[in-house]
Amino acid sequence: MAAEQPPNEPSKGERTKQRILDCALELFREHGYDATTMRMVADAAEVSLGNAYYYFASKDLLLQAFYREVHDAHVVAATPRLAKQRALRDRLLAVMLAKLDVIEPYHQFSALMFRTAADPESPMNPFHPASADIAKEGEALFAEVLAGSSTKVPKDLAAELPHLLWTYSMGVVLYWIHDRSRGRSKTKRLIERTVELITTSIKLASNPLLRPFQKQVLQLVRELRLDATD
Amino acid sequence: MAAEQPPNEPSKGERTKQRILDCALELFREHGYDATTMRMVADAAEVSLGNAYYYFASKDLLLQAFYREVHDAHVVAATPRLAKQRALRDRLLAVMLAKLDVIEPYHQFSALMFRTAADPESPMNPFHPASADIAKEGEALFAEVLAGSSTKVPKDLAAELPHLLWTYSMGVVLYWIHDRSRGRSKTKRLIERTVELITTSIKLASNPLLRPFQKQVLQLVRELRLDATD
DNA sequence: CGACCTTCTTGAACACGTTCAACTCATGCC
DNA sequence: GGCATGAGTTGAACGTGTTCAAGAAGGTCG
Repeated sequence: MAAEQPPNEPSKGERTKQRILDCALELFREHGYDATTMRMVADAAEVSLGNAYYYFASKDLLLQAFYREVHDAHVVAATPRLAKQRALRDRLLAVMLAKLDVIEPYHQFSALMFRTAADPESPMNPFHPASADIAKEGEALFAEVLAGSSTKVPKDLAAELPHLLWTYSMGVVLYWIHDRSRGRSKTKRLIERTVELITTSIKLASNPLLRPFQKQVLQLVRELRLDATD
Repeated sequence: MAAEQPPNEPSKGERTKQRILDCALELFREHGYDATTMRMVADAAEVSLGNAYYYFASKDLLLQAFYREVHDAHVVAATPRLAKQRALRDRLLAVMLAKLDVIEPYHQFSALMFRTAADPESPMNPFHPASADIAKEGEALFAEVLAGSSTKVPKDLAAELPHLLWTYSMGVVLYWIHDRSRGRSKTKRLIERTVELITTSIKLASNPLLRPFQKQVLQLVRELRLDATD
């Protein structure tokens, strides 16, 4: 038997890691985060407890992998919907509702996931360096929302908007976590109203009369922005 | 010896409970929440581990007790400052800056406290029934801010404002948790600017021309409000 | 006094996340 | 083949939050 592998065939270690991750995500979906123990994950993946820790140094890191899966699914769900819309309002709405659809199956368990997100020291915190790449990709999605839209946006505002919109989406998720209404109708309404508000504000920002005011607000936004640089 | 006690003298059990709480809060301040173990608390209070759990069914409940202590300290700090101000803007600013002062010593460790706050199932979540009374008292403080102010506020808006302002203060705390700037200057600036914005908006709300718009916004706020009733 | 109940207290035990020294196994080199 | 290296794997062990059956302490009634 040739033990040789084509270079893009996953190695044994990579396959084990993927197996552990797949089992973990399924258990998370089924039982929630807290109720899923590392021993259950290890058993399901047919590896020892220590081996699970060889690939994922903590339970949190399994969560972070889930975070990425959700983001990727969001991009997949949003892309075809974006293709159908040109108006900024419709594009933003499409992306936000796509997010809602993607995360809905995880509502019960995402709560536990985002719990850690409020801790600045936790790698799960979206402002933490460990999540920086997912955050960057999140902003990129909103940059795409802007780029493909027919609405003209002043340059200085356009520079801040992806980050602002991404932060806004985090806020919506925070609301969604606490939303117990049927069909998550409250979050849907929140999105509809705030998208309207945001696009109206952006349009107003192009008004020359409001330019000085807009510059002032933008300056404040830049100053208050929290990231690695403080 | 008369074993009789004056009716308002704390019983033995109450004294033990208080001792456990005091030791816990000191250890929290000194080492942070996660680094403080229930065994350390029990040792410091000179009780057994099981006994600590007899009085506080979970570590979270010790945190909740801390939550209350912070709130009480906030009221104490805010009251004299409120007495000096009549303008709504100044009163709101005073209360928010008082909050900032009160929580500053716990910045390192409050993060861990508020981490749980994002979990809807946790009693630490400010929207959870278990924290309902502290939340109510928080709203009461902002009601006091309004009541003592010289600014006239339309009745329907006044009914919602305490809750809105309390929610706003929660948001500020969330920002503060992540604020690593020296002297927490960014949060201070955030407060100054947003207080200005809020009071301006409230004043605008009295303008008859904006009444229909304000009614609409208020209706939305009422609908989107998340609490026990959903 | 003795029986009884409530309040209080204990320490062992459990399951958890996490660590680690030791082991197996595949691979490459001589 | 022999052997060295490093990736992959193991299970015991640690400290944690939490539970619980059992008992001690203290008061009350007959």
